Parts: sequence; structure tokens; C-alpha cells
Amino acid sequence: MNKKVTLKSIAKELDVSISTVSKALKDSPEISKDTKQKIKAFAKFYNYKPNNIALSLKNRKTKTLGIIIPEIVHHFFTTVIKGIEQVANDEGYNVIVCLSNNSFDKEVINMEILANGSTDGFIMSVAKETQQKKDYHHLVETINQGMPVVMFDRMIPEINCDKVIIDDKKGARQAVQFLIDKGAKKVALLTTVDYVSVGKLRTTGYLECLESNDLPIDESLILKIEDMDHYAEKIEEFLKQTSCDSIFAVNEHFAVEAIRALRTQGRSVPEDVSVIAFTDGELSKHFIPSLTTIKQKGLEMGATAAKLLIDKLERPEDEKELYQTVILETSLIERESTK
Amino acid sequence: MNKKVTLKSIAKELDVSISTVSKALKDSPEISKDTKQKIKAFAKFYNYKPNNIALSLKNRKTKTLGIIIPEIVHHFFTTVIKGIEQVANDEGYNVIVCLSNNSFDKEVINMEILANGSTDGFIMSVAKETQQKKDYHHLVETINQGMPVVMFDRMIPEINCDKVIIDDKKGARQAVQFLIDKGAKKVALLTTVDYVSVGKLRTTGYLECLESNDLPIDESLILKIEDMDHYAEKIEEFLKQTSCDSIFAVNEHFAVEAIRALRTQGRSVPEDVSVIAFTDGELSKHFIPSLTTIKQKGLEMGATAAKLLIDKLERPEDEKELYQTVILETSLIERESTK
DNA sequence: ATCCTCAGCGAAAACGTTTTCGTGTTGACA
DNA sequence: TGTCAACACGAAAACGTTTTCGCTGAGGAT
Repeated sequence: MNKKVTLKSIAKELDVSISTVSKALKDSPEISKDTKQKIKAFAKFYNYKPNNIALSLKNRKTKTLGIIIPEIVHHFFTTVIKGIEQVANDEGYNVIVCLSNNSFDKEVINMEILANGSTDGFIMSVAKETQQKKDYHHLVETINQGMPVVMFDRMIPEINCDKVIIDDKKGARQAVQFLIDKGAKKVALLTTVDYVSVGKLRTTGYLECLESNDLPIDESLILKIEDMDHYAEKIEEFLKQTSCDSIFAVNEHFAVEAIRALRTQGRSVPEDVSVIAFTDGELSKHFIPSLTTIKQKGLEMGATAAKLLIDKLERPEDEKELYQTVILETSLIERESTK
Repeated sequence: MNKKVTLKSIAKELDVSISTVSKALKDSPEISKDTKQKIKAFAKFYNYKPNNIALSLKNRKTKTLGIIIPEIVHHFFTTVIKGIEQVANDEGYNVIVCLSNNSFDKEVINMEILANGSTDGFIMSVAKETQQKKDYHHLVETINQGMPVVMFDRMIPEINCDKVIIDDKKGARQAVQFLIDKGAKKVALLTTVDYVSVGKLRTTGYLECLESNDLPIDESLILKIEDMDHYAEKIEEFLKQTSCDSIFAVNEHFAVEAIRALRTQGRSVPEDVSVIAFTDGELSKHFIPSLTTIKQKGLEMGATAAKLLIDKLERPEDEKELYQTVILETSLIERESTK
């Protein structure tokens, strides 16, 4: 087991000082050609690589970005991570991923751990519980310590930082308008409870769109789902009691379960009921019928967030105070679930 | 913007030495009660947290695990990550994720970067290209430097390290036997090219099972897919030219595309053709018909890998040389795609 | 009055870098 | 021969910890 080679060990072996080794490896003009050659050859032979930790300590930057997300077994978040990873890697940054599991406490702990030197900044989507509790002290504190934070998707308007979001309201309007344009009169909504920011925004978009088309808002056409463990049953029950000609779901799981429920009730998609969903997931593409969706663009979101963060990190101190919110365009992808 | 508080700054402020502060915060008996109280109060008030980087440098351990996987937008890998994260967190470790995108070069670079102090060990599934090239120098070198490596899923038998795998061959046999028991005579196989280790193993299992049931091996019933970009077309074409009564697919995407292709050809699943797949994915559960699968147990795999790695990290030097390979049981989950 | 003990604290090294500044040697030039 | 610049290198500080060891002064024992 070859122990790690350091500047010190090279210096000792070649009988020069540590500084000489360091300078030689950086091709400093201070060092003579002969010495440089000797040191470089030795270093190469023993495969010397500078220790990142020591560098981090010295430079006071780690070249790593902290990602905190509620959940990783989720297609949207993985595409975001991929987007982040790509630009981070190109810029020489690494990525450390922490999961909050939608728990406020875990989010706080993760942030505190990473904030103490492990990362240069954060990219995060806040936990459901955090949005519910409205306790943002951990965010405020890390930002106050000079750690840049970029929020994406589930963000908090009151917090002053860079943000990357999609126009959820507009996307929802787009979806519902699409259904209406195809002749829908009774559009059902499958959404989440209101404290989930994106759920609320999409609900609002739905309502706005009905209104601007002079369609009545029928509460019995709206299902707000809290418990992600039993949503299938909820949806099935809901669809038994309501008659609609189309469905707008805020995510693909709701949409898929709706289609399944409809099918067991003898109604087929898209012939009897059109279904459209908010998502960027795998299911939509492969499901039969494949789903018409409002695309969330996770990759772009991640890439944009990473760019914003790195930009802030590599900018001089004085220019750091201006925060921007990037709003990504949504796009409607028509597939088989609507007619 | 409150600058970070350090031992030094506390020491200066309270007019004691750095060592006194350090000891006081660790409740050392060397320090008097009064001093301790004073220092602790001050530290708490200014929210002192030790700098992880400095600790890492001092202790020569980072308390973070490096994960290198080919791809993150993939349900199996995300469940593995989740499994790793859970036990890592419980043991006070963080997790840094790097993607190889199935590129040998990126795998090497990522490993080299992380190996220089950023992580204490690795959990990885090797890139397709690495399996193809059979160039394992980066693995050998990091292991030789005393960095523990745990491989999962796509592993390399020649490398001496801990491994967590599922019994792919047995799982495949289980799947094919299930089909045969249900009366299948012509079982088609949708698999990958042979240099992908798990693909090859599952193919072998398929062949073995046919043999032990005295069924002929018909090469025209076997499709080996190389290019993951155009597999749908390949499968469709394949199914047009072959008549089979059942299909064994090595992943859920192949299975789903097969079902779609069958349907356009007027054959329905499971009535005309039974389909079974290797996977743990979302698609299988939600697809209509839902898929009968051999479960991969990503969560367990990740958790086991993390346990193995942490175990090795926290064990004294002399006990580190024994490597184990944990083989996870597969289980068959019967759903709607087989009859 | 002298010695010893021990409580309570500080100095310094160490982890592996980078970088500033200082220093000794050489050769050229007056 | 003496002066000075240039060259080549080393010493040391710094990043923020932990930890070993040494020091000081007070108090008790003799």
C-alpha cells in the first residue's frame, strides 16, 4: 500500500525545501531548469497530486456545490442534478448531494454541516415541511454568512437569493387552455394541498384560465391530495363521483392513476376523457397512451441554477448583492392522451 | 455579512489562547469551570461551528463517501443512492455524487479528483466503457493507496474489493422458469451486448434455464441491443420477424417498448404474449398492464454497500484485507403482464 | 523558609498547501 | 579588489483545528 506522496515527502527525497518543490511544480521562474526537471520527473513518476483538502483550507474555497433536495427517487430532481453536474463539472466544481426527505430538521442539519467549509454555495429545493412551517432561519443565516444560495422549483419568495423557476401559473393556464380549445367544458383538476408552492400556483393557473374563458368554477371538479401514500384510491373515488370531459393533473403520477381509474370505469383516454399533466417524466413518454404534458425542463433548470451559483462565486465581493430570478419557459408536448 | 467565527477569533475576543478555547469547548478537565462557561456561552452566542475542512486536514478523514455511477436519470441508481444516503447519514457521513456518463475518461478523472483528499472511500458502478476497455488502472491505484472501494451492480470480478451484487443469473433463470411453468414454449430474450456484465449474466441465466428445461436455444429469439438511442425501432423490427409466446427483457424499457410494439401488431399482453422484466422501476408499477418483474432491490443494495464501506473505514488497519461479496436475493413480483 | 504538587493555562507542532520575503552565492563591472 | 545585481533557493506564515508538553503560580507539607 503506497502511502500518499506529498510536497514534503518529495522535498525530503530530493533534498530540497518544500517551497522549491511547490514552485517547481508550478513552473515558477524562480527555480532553475535543472531542478524543475528533476522535481517534475520525480513527481510524475510517483504520481503526485495536490491534496484537495489542504488546498481548500488554504484558498478558503472548496470548489464543490451543495445540493439539497427533498427526494432523489424522482425523475424531475434527477434531471436537475444532471443539469447541475454538467455545468459544475465543466467549471471544475464537484457536487455533494443531500436529501431532506421533505423533513425540515434534516434540511437544517444538512445545511449546517455543509455550510461549515464543505461547500462554497447551495442549490436547493426546499422541503415541503419547511414551506409549511415557514421557518427559514437556516436559509437566512447561511446567506448572511456570505454563502450564495440558489433556489429552484420549490422556492421561498421572501428569501433574498437567486432563483430558477418555471412559470407554473402560466404553464397551468397553457394546459387548461389547450383542453378548452379542444372543446372541453368540464375540466377536472388533480392537485396537491396549497402549502406546496408549485401545487398552489398550478391550481391558481387553472382557476384563472377557467375564469378568463368564462367557465364556471366547480369545486366538485377539484381534488387536492395531501397524502402521497394513498393518492390512487383518492383519485379513483373522486373520479367515480364526478363527471368530467378532461383532466389536468399537476404531476404524472396523478395523471396515470386517473387513466387507470377511468379505464376500470369503462371510460377510455383520450376518446372519452382527455388528460394532460405537468411533468418531464419517463412515464409520460412510455405510458400507453403516452401523455400530453407541460414540460418542466429539469436539465435546463439545473444548468441555469449551477451557472447562477458559479457566477456568483467567481464574482468579486462587491458585485454580489444583486439577485435574479430566472423564469424558464414551459412548453406543451402533445402526445396521445388528448384529442 | 457576519464573517465566520473561528477558534482564533474567540480566543482573541476573550483574551485567552486558542488551545484554551478548543479545550473548553470539548469540556476538557484542564480548564476551569469559569473559563469553560465563559467560552461556551460566547461560542454558542456567536454560533461557532468547527470548520470541516480544517478537521479533515487534521484527522486525515473527510467523513464523506464518493459515489460514482454511470447515470443518475435512472430509477435503479437513484434508489441505490437513496439507500447509501440513509445509512451514510446515520453514521455521520456525507455523500458526494459524480457521474461518469458511461465514459471511461470521466470515470478516471472523477476518481482521481475525489481520491485526493475529498473522500474516504468509493461506492461505484463502473462505466460501460470501462467494462469494454478492461482498463482498470484507476481502480487498482486508488485501492493500492488504501482507499476502500465497494462496487455494486456493474462490477469487475478481477478487482479485489468489496462487492454488492444481485444474482443476475439466478434471477434470469427464475424469470424464464416462471414463463416456462406458465406454459411458454418460445421465450424471446431482449438483452444488451455482452460486455455489459449484468446483461451477459442475465443472458447466461436465460440460456441455462432453457437448457435445463430441455428447450431448444433459438438464436432468432434473441435480440442483443447495443445502442440505447434506437432500441425501440430495433425491438419493433425484431418482434415483427419473430413469433414468440413470451418475452424476457433485461430491463423495463425494453419490456415496455416490446409491449407497445406487440400492441401495434395486434397482439395483446398478457393474453397473446407474456412479458417479464428485470427491474425495480416506476414504469413497471404504473404501466398498463403493470409488469411482472424480477426486483433489483436498489435500496438494499445501496444500504449494504454503504455499510460495507463504512465498516471498512472504521476498522483498524490490520483487519482491512478481507473482501466480501454480498449477493442480494432477487424476488419475483407477479403483476399483470404475465398470465 | 524550602520543596513539591497540581490546577490552569499557553506554546508549538502537525495536517498539506501557497506565497512572501529573506539570504547566500555567483558573476560582472568599475 | 570591492560592489552590486541577478539567480536560486529556503524559512516561515497562513488557512483552522487538535493535542502534547511545558510553564507558572498558589497552596500544602516539611
